Amino acid sequence: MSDVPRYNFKLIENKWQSFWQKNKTFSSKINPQKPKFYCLEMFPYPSGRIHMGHVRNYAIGDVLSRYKSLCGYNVLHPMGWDSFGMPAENAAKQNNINPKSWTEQNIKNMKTQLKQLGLSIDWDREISTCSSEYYKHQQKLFLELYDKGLVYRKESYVNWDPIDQTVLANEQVIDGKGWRSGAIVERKKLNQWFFKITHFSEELLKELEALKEWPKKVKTMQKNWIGKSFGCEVDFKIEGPKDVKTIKCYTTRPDTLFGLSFLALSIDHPVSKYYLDNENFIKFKKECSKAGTTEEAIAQAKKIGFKTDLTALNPFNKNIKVPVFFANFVLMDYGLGAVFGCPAHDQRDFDFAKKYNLNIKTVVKPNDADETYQVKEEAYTGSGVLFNSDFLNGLKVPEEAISKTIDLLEEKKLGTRKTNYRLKDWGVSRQRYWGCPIPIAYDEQNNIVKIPLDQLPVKLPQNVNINTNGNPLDKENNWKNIIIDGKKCVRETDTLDTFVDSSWYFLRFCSSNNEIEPFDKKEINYWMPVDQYIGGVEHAILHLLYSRFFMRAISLENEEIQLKEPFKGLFTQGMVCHETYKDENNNWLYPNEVFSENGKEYFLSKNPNQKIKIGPSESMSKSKKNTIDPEVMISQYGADAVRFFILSDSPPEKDVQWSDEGMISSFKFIQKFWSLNEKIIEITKLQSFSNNSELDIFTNRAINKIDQALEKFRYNLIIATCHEIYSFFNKIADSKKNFKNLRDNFEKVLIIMLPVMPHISNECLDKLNHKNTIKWPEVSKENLVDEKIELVIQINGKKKYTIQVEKDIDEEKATKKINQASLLKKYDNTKKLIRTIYIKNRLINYIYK
RNA sequence: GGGCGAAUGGCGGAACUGGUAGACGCGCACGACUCAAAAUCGUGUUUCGCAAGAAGUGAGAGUUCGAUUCUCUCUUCGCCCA
Repeated sequence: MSDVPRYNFKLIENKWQSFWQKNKTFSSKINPQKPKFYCLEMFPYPSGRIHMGHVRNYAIGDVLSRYKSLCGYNVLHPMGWDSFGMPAENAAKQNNINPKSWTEQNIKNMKTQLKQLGLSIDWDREISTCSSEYYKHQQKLFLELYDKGLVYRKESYVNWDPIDQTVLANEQVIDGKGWRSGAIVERKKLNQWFFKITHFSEELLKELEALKEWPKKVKTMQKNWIGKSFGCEVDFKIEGPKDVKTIKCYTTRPDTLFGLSFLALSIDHPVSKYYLDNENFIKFKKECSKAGTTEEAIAQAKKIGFKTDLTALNPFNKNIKVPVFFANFVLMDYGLGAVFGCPAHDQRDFDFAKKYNLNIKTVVKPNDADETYQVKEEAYTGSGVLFNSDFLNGLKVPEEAISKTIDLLEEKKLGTRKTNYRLKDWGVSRQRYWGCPIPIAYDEQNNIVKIPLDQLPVKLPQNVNINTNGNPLDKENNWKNIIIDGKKCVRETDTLDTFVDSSWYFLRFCSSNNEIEPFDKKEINYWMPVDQYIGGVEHAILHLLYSRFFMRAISLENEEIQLKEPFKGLFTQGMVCHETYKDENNNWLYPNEVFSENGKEYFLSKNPNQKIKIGPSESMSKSKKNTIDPEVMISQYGADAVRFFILSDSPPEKDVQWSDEGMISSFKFIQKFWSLNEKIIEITKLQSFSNNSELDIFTNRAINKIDQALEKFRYNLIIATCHEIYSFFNKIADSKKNFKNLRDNFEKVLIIMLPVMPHISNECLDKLNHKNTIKWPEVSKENLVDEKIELVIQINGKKKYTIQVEKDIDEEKATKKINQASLLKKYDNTKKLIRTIYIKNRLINYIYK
């Protein structure tokens, strides 16, 4: 072994990376002669350094791209940068630098790192969402959607930090407090821009079904998010001193109407206008605003109410009269902003009724309970039978009761059947600097004015003062004040949610260098949809739903583009995990700050006497310092070894555990494989022997295994097969015989290993003087199964013996063989044979009694 | 609380539409090379048992000639939604 030079991965990987770059190996063009394959991994946020999650994501995508390309597909495999967003703004504030230069520097660093991984990316198509070359098209799309009526402005709540005087994103609200100031977050109303995603609620739900290559889990999550519910609107007659005759409520449980105990309205309900001069109501409204805007915050907030002087009549029985409240748990956005309370069968209503001493009437009893059943400690929400409900008594809850009640309500003209969606319109306004400017202005009467197309892009002003409270754009008077058509106007100073940037980038990749149009229709119609989209499951809901919305919005009233689903196949990969370490003061420690001799006890490297606390393995995160730097690993072991390892241990959809031993073993594999290649080269120079059929059989089966693994995304099985390939060919090499078919078979296995370890595979092929174009070898169906089969002999379903038989022999012949070997004597003597089951090429099962 | 999913050696994980459980890797043990160590190579490695053999895929039941695979109940864990 020692006489073989070690594999110099630095040299070789560099060589091939430059070769690919120089030859534009991965540049892609429309080619109608070839089937196309669009492979896309979710583009990264340019934080400055790639992390192991990126390595895994891009390794998976690269293996697939290279495989498809070797199979003869015209592959599109682009990369870009999701480069707007808060981290740049925060970094700028902290280090007093420009977000733009911070972002650009990060992109430069990360691009270098990605290139070191040897990815088969068409870098000519690179895009960056913070570049005006990108966002000018986005502004155009915004106006296009505005013209289609899919964009509108309305007042809506935001999280307001009263100390920093700034709007907070949901993730900046921690335990109801501002992440920076610690102030208790309030709700505040602002005029904001919305995308009318609800226009497509039904489509987005229904057409999930057609996405055959999406994980079921993701489809379920989207389904729940859209949240279609069947219910009805019920009219309640109102009595009282105000000019209110009826209030409409939306409910999914009209069957519990006889358990009615109050009506609850959102503080924004139209009826609230009668109470705006009521001091107590104003106070109450203020109290309600002391909470965040997330559903979770609202669900967890204490339920409070304001009792009005109105009374509602039960539509089924005018003699039942109940109070009307304003309550903080009712949202104007959902349904009608008014609900009826049935405390016995809804926990939230129950809590509210207890607090305000309201009547609790039980109207549903479990199937096994009798008429005396009564709700006491908590609401009963299970199935059962209606009682205490007059003419509804005896109906089965839920199915029968709900639909029968709605029928009755419709019949008596007291309500209407109605489908409702939980999905709300997408608020895209962000009160921040580092985002795409909204191409809108307002004239002196505050009318909306579109920025004319010839004045696009609306560029972000440079050199603004970032260190202010609120949105820096608000203070840029030179930028803000403009003249449109001779009229004085003021620009919109909000910028777009970064989810907008990523909702159409996959379209931009199809023609990223087109300066005039966001995308070239011809290119889109060739490349789209994305055949395989790969990314983290954390984007299962929002990003994917928004992209599906955008595709529909663009296709709406568009003759040239008619595409609804942007992603034909979706794959969600698992996370990369590592143990966590803490010192005696509970400070997190990086893995390279600790060491262990036995793998069980860990000590501090700086101070070997100090023992380390080991925490559970969790997904790698900066805050817990359980990270491994990919760049360090690549420089230590090489890109092929890192790719090999990150794919080896777990199936791609599951979490993978980082292991130093595994990494080293992958490195050793690459080294071993190199020596094997050297050996094979020497052997092929020897005088040749006749064909070795074992070689053909083994190689064919290896190709078959890797094909199967690739089709089913079981990339860990590719790695297992690589190990098998090595040990098989290493044995052949040790025999020092140059079989005539050795070179051909070895070249084939080099090709099937190429997607995982492209540098060494290419180099080995080169050194073997492989002259033909590299093409994926085909599997022959012929020798996938051995000529000789190990037939299993079972007694009463348990394996007892195996015998060798020829492939495909029938039961009679097999039985004859078994009798010859007299294996059954022992059983024949004591028991009676009652049945045999013969499964060809597998087993024979004798049933004795 | 609801929905979805998972559970296989010391560890990560294999097992086609129900048909030889534990592929492949890590770790460990032994051996070779070496003055020695590292590296490398070889052999072994589910458990109990000297062996023949028996048990065995979270627990319990069921369907079946046969169950890691299908059905039901339970336990634990993970993710999503409240």
